[in-house]
Amino acid sequence: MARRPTIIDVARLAGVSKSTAARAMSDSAEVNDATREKVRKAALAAGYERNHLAVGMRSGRSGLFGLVIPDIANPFWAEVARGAQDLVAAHDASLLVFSSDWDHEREASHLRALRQARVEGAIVNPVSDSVDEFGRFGLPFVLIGSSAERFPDTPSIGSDIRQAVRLGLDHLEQMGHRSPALILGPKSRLARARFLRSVHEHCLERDIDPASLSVESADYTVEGGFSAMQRLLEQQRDAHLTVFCANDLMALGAMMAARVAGRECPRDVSVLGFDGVPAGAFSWPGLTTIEKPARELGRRAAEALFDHLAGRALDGRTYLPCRLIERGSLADLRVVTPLRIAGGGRT
Amino acid sequence: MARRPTIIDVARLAGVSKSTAARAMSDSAEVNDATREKVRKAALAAGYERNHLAVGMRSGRSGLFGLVIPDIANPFWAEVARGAQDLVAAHDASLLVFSSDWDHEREASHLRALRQARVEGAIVNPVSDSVDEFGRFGLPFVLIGSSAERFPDTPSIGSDIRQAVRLGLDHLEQMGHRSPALILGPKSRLARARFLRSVHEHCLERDIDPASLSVESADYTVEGGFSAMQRLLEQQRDAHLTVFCANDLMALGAMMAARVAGRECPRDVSVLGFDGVPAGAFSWPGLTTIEKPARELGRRAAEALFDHLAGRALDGRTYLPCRLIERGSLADLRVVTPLRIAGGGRT
DNA sequence: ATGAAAGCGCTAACAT
DNA sequence: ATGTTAGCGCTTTCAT
Repeated sequence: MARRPTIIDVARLAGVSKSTAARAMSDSAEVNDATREKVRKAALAAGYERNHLAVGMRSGRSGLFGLVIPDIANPFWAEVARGAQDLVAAHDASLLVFSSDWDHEREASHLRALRQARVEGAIVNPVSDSVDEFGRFGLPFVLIGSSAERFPDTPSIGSDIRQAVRLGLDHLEQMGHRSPALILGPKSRLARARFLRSVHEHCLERDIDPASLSVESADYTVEGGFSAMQRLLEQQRDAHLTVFCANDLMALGAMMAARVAGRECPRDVSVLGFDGVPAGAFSWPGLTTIEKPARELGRRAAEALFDHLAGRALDGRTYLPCRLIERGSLADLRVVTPLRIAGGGRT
Repeated sequence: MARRPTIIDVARLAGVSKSTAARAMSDSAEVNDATREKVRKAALAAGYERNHLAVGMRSGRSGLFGLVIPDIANPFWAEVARGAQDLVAAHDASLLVFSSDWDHEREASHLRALRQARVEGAIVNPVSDSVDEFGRFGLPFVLIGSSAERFPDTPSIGSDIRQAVRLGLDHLEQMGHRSPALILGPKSRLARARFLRSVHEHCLERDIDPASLSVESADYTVEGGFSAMQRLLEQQRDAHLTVFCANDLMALGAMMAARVAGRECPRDVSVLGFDGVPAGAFSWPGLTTIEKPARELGRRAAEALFDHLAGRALDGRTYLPCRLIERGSLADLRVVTPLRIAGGGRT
């Protein structure tokens, strides 16, 4: 196969110097319109395509960006990746995607790979607790997700958990559910603390003792939600059990546990999710949930990165609002007894 | 911030020449063990990390690979991406991921980006019908998915649709369903023809007239499956309606349509899916389906690419087997009347 | 086994 | 507006 044509071939073909040809190809420079046309034509004829490696080497701009997320196969993160990808592609750049699997070492190794590829910047959902790790990263980066709150000095994008929790609790209250049980993530995750704090705020404003809420912990998986729900069903006091889950997967697991226990949703139990994964639309009943703007999160993170690189001001941490998706997993308890939770069911 | 250390800094620190230092860092070369250690230590002390742009430029090996799929936000393709990613990362390389959205132009533009980034090779699920497009691609590549069959001369990986369809039809037969209705993809897709051909083969072996099967077309979406199912329900002849869908999303849509029409699954209708998307596990009843080995598909495609690059022989087109996942969307009609389809229900 | 020197393809001064 | 020259950081002959 013939050697790839270089800028020199193009220059020769167009009858100009190497630099003129280069200038014509990177349109920004000051070149005569006629010359530019001539060069463009020659480039097309030769089948020339700029070598980004060489460009990056000389100019320091590789046209490469990095994305490190826990798992691209997780629908939420896939959406985030898609958002970032779209914006990066719009800037004629490319995105290197890595999955860390919530693993410290893997994360570190991916960050190293990004540095070696000389990416211009990266978007990272950090696994690490250590600020040092990122201090040493040595590249412009934007954090994404709740754990980014550990790094207050770094630009970051996340969903507004406080607003989301209040949205959920307000809706629950409107439907007549006063003090839902909670299925939360592991104690180690910062997102859990954020979630719980917002619940407490909400309760205190309404003179509900936060300590009266049943709280179960799980690991954000369907199985975890399933067993957490089993525990809640065992210790259940009220006739109708309402559960607010910290993510959709656990909520789906909780619904399955209820069904296995012979309880019907939403007649006997109500479940509210958090995330907005597609699967929630196919469960029966459909999962009412609070949707995080995943794709927008990715978009905005990429945007923030480009802003940062362009030297534009950054507004530190940005929180994106979530929205409620009503499907059918919540009972309407209003008509029965507005304040007291009694035997549920509609009408 | 201080300038990034180069191989020259390391060489100076180790008291050797540039080339010796480079050799020590790219371990393959013949260097004295003691020298290598010395250089390694110096590199660590200096915080040196190889510049892959420079390496790629000089050696022609960029350490970059490309993946072009329809949509990373689609769970199936996300799994494929994950598989490819894992294998590429295991080779100390990085993966550039692009979503084409089944759009010709976008695909072309992404391929151009890959060429400019000087990827060593790419994995592509082609949108294009034209072989030319890829002939001009000018890079080693591996195709993935059914439409790859348009390119018989190119190494490609796909799931074994023939085996999958037979697996499904055999299982259906065992459960007492003799001639299922079909909800297929658009007529333009090669996968549809593949699917249909396998169904015909199966029918002919059993003296069933393929023309007697009801066939509906949809666009692989939930909404498409929903309306296709509505059409089937209208024209329904037998007491129990069995549908084999060409993908899970349409199957999920079909189940919803049945529910809306007041038909219970699996008592009144049976639905068999194809893909193995996570959402199928959460529907009620759970969707019985044929799972494609998505992650393995990605892995194997990447493997094939590396084999190709290493000059190892390629076995042309590879078909990966699918497996049946039994959940609860299929009625057991055996006990009622093994041959004749009558009013369904279990036991 | 190591060093010296050339050069990958491009851009960024510096000339003109 | 265009040409000339140097050099980004590395690998790779070719010496030694």
